[in-house]
Amino acid sequence: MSRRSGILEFAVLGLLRESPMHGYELRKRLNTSLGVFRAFSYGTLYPCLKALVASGWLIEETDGAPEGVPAAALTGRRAKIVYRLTAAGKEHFEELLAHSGPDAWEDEHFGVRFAFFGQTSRDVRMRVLEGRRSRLEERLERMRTSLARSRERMDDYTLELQRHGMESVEREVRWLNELIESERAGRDQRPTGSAAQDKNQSGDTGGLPRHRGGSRPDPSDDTTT
Amino acid sequence: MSRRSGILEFAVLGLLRESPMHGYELRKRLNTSLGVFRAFSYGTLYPCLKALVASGWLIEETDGAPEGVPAAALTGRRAKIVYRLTAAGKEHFEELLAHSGPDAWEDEHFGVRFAFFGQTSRDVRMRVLEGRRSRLEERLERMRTSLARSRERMDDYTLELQRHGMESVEREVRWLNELIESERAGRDQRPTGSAAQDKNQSGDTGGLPRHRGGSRPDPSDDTTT
DNA sequence: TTCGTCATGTAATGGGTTACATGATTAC
DNA sequence: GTAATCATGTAACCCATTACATGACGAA
Repeated sequence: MSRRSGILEFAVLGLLRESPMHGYELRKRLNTSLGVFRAFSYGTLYPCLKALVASGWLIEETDGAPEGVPAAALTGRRAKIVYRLTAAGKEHFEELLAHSGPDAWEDEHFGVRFAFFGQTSRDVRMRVLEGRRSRLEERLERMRTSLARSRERMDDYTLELQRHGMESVEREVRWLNELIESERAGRDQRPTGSAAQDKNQSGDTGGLPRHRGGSRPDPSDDTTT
Repeated sequence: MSRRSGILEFAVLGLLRESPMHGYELRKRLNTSLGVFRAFSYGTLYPCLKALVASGWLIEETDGAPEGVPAAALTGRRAKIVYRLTAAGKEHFEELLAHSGPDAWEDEHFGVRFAFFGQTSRDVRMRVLEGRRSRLEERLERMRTSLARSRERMDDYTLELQRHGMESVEREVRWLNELIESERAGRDQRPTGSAAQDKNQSGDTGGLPRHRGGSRPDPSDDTTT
């Protein structure tokens, strides 16, 4: 029993804060909204949902049935379960959002956490952003010394790989700097276009450049496949 | 039995091509030379080594003992095993390097493969680089359409996350373009400084800028801890 | 009536980590 | 003599995927 996954749990609670959903739809949202960095399959999701129910953070409702009716009540035909966040679940999510976990955890799951920044305070956002930045800077330092130590022994391709890796991390740090700056500047709730070095900057006093290069969205399905 | 890991197997063979090593040293090399992208623990490495021996791609030698003496021969005290690549192993490595695997595999392990580019032909390098580029471009396309479809439903932070993710992939594509260009230009064996937009470019006719910002390397240990 | 997609689940497998157990060798 | 680091290994997890099994429902 219990298939806790940490970040999946977190993301599920976060998505259900907006509105109740089927597991199926939940997975779709998971793989579009957050899916650039992370993807989940049913084999992970469904067991996780059961575990969250067992913890009292979610309740199951049969699709369309009034609240409180257990999923098993619909005998004969297959269950269609809508998951809804409980008050305890909401509380738990907010704790996770604010307290967060050990360094490694925060590091690995930064992307997903960031996606839920809209649901927390500026203080928390600052703490998370600065935490990540300082960890990336440490890592950069380690990479630098390690590279200096073993430079001679490496061939050009290995070296180029290291260089490129470091450059990527450096760029990530710069991105964080911009985000932190924009939080500090007080344009609350919105990471500004300053992060986007784009032709497309017109007013830039709060708000991202919209619809750069994309066609109008159409309301069809969401499967990234 | 058999704990095959694919990429670890590949990397081990590649490192042992240079010279025989202890498992312990192998792991260190694994986590410095290739370690920006990948790290391995003993729990993975040692079983993998045993499997490679079973396949006939490596042989074990007791430290210092003449070739052919099995590790078990040193009774009483603990085995110290040096792994050496066999002819069959060398052959197998070269096959892996050239043929490569399915798309997903190539994608996930590109970094490690790249680190061994020095040991293969320009043809193979080009194929791998172009393969990765086209897969990244497909991914970019998917991200673009998916973003266009669900833009309205996302808050600013999620949006910024997507934008940043896409930008990173775009940058990766540009890097690949530069590498491909430099391969094509024929400066064989060396990815050129053109990939590094750095103040530090002096001669740039083949070769990376050396020792930028690092102190002299000292020959101490390698543990990144 | 059949195809796509909605919808829920499980079993087998994969690929890895952490923590531990054990002991030799080196440097101080 | 004692601390660090070299060196090998294993057992107990963890987190996830793939492939499969099952079935409802709407549209062509």
